[in-house]
Amino acid sequence: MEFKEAKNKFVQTWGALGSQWGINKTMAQIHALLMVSNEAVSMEDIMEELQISRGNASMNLRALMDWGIVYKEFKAGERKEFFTAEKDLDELAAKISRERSKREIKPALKILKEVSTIEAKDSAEEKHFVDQTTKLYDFVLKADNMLDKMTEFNENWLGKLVIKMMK
Amino acid sequence: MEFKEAKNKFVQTWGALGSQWGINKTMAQIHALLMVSNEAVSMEDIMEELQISRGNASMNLRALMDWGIVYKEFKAGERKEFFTAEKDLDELAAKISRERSKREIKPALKILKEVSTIEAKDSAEEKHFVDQTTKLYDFVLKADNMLDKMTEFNENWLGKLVIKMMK
DNA sequence: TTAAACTTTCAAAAATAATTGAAACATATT
DNA sequence: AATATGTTTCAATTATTTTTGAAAGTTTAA
Repeated sequence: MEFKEAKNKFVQTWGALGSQWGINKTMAQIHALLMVSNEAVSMEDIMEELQISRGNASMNLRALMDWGIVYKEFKAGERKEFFTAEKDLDELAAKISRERSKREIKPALKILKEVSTIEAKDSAEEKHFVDQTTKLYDFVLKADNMLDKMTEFNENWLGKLVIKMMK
Repeated sequence: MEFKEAKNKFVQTWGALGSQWGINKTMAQIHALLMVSNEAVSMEDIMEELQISRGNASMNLRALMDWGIVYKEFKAGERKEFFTAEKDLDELAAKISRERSKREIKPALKILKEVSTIEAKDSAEEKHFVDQTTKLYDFVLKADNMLDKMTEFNENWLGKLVIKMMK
């Protein structure tokens, strides 16, 4: 397999994977493209490589920057903007998990809390509902915290190691 | 908030959360409904509660059973089929993560392996591509294995505890 | 074997999500 | 101030995904 083919295959695969996890295909493709580019890429080039419109590129680049995983870059003497992706994978994972937690998990937890704290009266049906949603709340909270801890750990272990070695 | 309202809110929320993670809304809603039901529910009742067609109910129930998180149940003296959801949350998480790994992560890993093993020639661009996709392969593999270990641990810790106590 | 009760399938329709493209907006250059 | 270069926005279009509903299929019972 030659380079161009491999690159294309990677971009397509990353796009498909994104779709399956609720991220729009183009957004994932742009991200893929930037991840494997050794230098910043202009909007023109992104449009060209992925065969997408200016509007599409613009909106998805904005979204990626909102997620904090793509950055704008300015080149000396150039008017136009260039884009790079976060290439450190621990950092990437940390940012994605933080955003998804903030945007999706936390709001869901809030609702779970609400519905699990109705007064159960006496029917077995209602008791089961309260019991199950309470368990779910605890479980999701636990999982969410665990992700947090893991990313925290990943972000710090090198720093910690350095400090340790300096002692 | 009264029971019916809480139940509806929970089903809607779970459905929305599913959508955001690439699971179709109805599938997530059916699952939600079954999770908080203290007894097996018939297709009729699911259709009624979620206001969906028979075909929709049938297809999504099949999908949920394929994921291994919903079971068919037969009641003595009844012709029709009833459905229940896996209610143990550790087990639920284990099954979901196993399926997503099998269906999505493993195939993606295969492609990552392929594209990361092209011969890099000498251009910096190609070298970066190979380097980055190799890192990504390692990272995804590590994450996938970690999930495996975690679910394995969760499934066994009680068993292990019991064995430990018996010694 | 026929009918009744129930489920599955799948082409067509509907709903939802993504994409385009051109006008409006910004900013730098002459 | 006018023009050139580049970006954003968003209503309209297009593509994708989901849902419907009716016909075909299956199983049980009379």
